Amino acid sequence: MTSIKDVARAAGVSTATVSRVLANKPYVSPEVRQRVLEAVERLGYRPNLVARGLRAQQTNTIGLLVSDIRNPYFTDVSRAVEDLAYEHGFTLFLGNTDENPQKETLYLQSMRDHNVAGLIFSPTRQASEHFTALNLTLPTVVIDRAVREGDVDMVLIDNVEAAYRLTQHLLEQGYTRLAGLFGEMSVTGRERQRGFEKALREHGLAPLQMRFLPPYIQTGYEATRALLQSQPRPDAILATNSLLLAGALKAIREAGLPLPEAIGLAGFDETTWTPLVEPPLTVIAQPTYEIGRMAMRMLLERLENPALPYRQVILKGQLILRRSTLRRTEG
Amino acid sequence: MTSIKDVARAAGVSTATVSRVLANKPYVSPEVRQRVLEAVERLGYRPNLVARGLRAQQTNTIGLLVSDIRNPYFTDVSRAVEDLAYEHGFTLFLGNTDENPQKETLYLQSMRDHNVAGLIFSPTRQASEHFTALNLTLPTVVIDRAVREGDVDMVLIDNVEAAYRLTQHLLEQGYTRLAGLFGEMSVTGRERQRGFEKALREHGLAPLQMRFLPPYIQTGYEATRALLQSQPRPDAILATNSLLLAGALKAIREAGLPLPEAIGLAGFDETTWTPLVEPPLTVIAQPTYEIGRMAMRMLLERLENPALPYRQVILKGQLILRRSTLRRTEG
DNA sequence: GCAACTTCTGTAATCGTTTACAGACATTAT
DNA sequence: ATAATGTCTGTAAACGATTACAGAAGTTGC
Repeated sequence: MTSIKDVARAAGVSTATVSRVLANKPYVSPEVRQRVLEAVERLGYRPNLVARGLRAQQTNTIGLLVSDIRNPYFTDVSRAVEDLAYEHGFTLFLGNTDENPQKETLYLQSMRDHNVAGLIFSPTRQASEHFTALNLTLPTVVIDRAVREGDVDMVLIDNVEAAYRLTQHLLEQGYTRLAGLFGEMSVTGRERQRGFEKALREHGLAPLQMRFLPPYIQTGYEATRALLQSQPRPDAILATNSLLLAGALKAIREAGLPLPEAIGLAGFDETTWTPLVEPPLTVIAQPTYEIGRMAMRMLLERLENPALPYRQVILKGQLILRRSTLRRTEG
Repeated sequence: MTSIKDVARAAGVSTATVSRVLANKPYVSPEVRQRVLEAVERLGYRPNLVARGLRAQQTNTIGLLVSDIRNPYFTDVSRAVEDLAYEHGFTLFLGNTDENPQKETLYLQSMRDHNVAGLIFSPTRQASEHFTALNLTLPTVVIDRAVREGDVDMVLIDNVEAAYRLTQHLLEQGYTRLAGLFGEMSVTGRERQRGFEKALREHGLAPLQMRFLPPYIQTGYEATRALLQSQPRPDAILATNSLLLAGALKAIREAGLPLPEAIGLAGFDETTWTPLVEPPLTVIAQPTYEIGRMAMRMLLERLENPALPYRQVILKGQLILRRSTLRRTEG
């Protein structure tokens, strides 16, 4: 590979001058600048970012750490993050934690070891409850899950409120025996549980069943199968992420129960398929792309200005009513 | 941050010795090794990977360059790649090209500038047709799209054959006025078109319509709407990726045409929703996770042994028959 | 007792950049 | 004429690791 030394030699100047030209620093004569640029062009020189990162003590990379990129929520968020990173000349390191605190720790270390400029991070429940213990010195924006302690920027939706609204809607439709499927290892699951219970309590009801599950279609499927066989059978199911929701739908279909008459189904996250299945599904749509962009924007701002006060941005989920829960009034 | 110098000082040895201990090199006395490890522990020392990367002239990172991570095909592939990378201590750089050759070029440069150890790469049509012009010196595994020229490892499915089988199936079901929706900017689209035409030709038929589209739901939707209004109207549609397929389904639903009687619909890529929509969709399922793992495995092998002969692995897609095309015999 | 070898450790160069510092020269102010 | 200032460029020291080389000390063989 050609290095800055080769360019310097070819242009008959020192490496310092080459560096100055490339960084667009002042105090370089037009003729020399011209000579250097020509040499760069001729040799096809490209600066080594590893060397630059070492000397400058900071890189143009940022880390994105999510639980599973296959969860449509994180797929969309990561795409938004990547877009903005690209626009600003940053490259993205990607890691999946699988809600596994140990894997999470390893990744956090790895990101630090690579000296990433900043981090966008969706912590496991354990990490979000003991956030300061992580000892993150990196500029970090937390997404999807609130952390209690610790100064850190966050982009979230109000999960309690969103789950409350969704549950409220089910109750208004006349469903009374509600079961909830929640993410097992994230605080998000807990918060949605709180909203669920709150709405029920206000109607003088209690949850019929609540299950805390790892976020896979299969687990949602199995849990729902079990629910449908239990007595008394729930007449509505709330699934708090798109994977559990898909599994629940599959189980209900297999059981041959007519939606929304015999059973109602509602969940979190708008995906390609929620409007296309039969019946279309009522969901809380999170503004995923907005969340990703906002997180990245906040990170960029903090990199610019580390003294900024910490900010917590709460975006609003949108309730999309569809046939899977509409047994009363509208078509 | 604490550096190797701090550790050396704390342990009363030279940096060379610390390095030797950490690299598990021979010729270090047990007592010294012990002292060093204690100092490492006590100071919480972690080697700086940027510095190591510079000195060693190679990093433990690999680049993954796909057209759009939101395409479920690439989501799954990337997850598989990441899993294996993680197991082997590699970190992943992620980039989306959006089938844009210019963005692609920038990313390829960026990956090289970061001195990634290797690359897993899904080239645009332009790039796959002039692969040698990219001048890739990195160990590279190409996925999803065959490249003609150039020595490079590849992991693919036989697209011509897969599209042929799918088309064949439609014809056997008695559909005769077939329209095809193909990806516009990838060779994959072209290959699937060839399989489509071949099957039709063998039945003495010609394609009714063929459209080449960017891979978005919206474009699939709009194209299908147009198709449904054209005369003569197609009686079956083949959509060669999951995004176009989703758009097509949406348009057919809106038009109120009964599937599979009035119109048949088949496509590529098994996703969460293809079995859940009404009616469930006939598709060619690509072994996405296998593709990702295989690609990463081949890359790791090449890193181990650069002299390996170049290999082209062709995996087989699986035809999954579902109601969206079954109007003849089965339920 | 001396050569030859093995074991252990440190010195210093190196990877490819950036940048503090200093020096050369030109211009302007006094 | 001298000082002060501004412009341009090069020398060399970093950044934090790895590693070639050399040298010290200990062991073995004759």
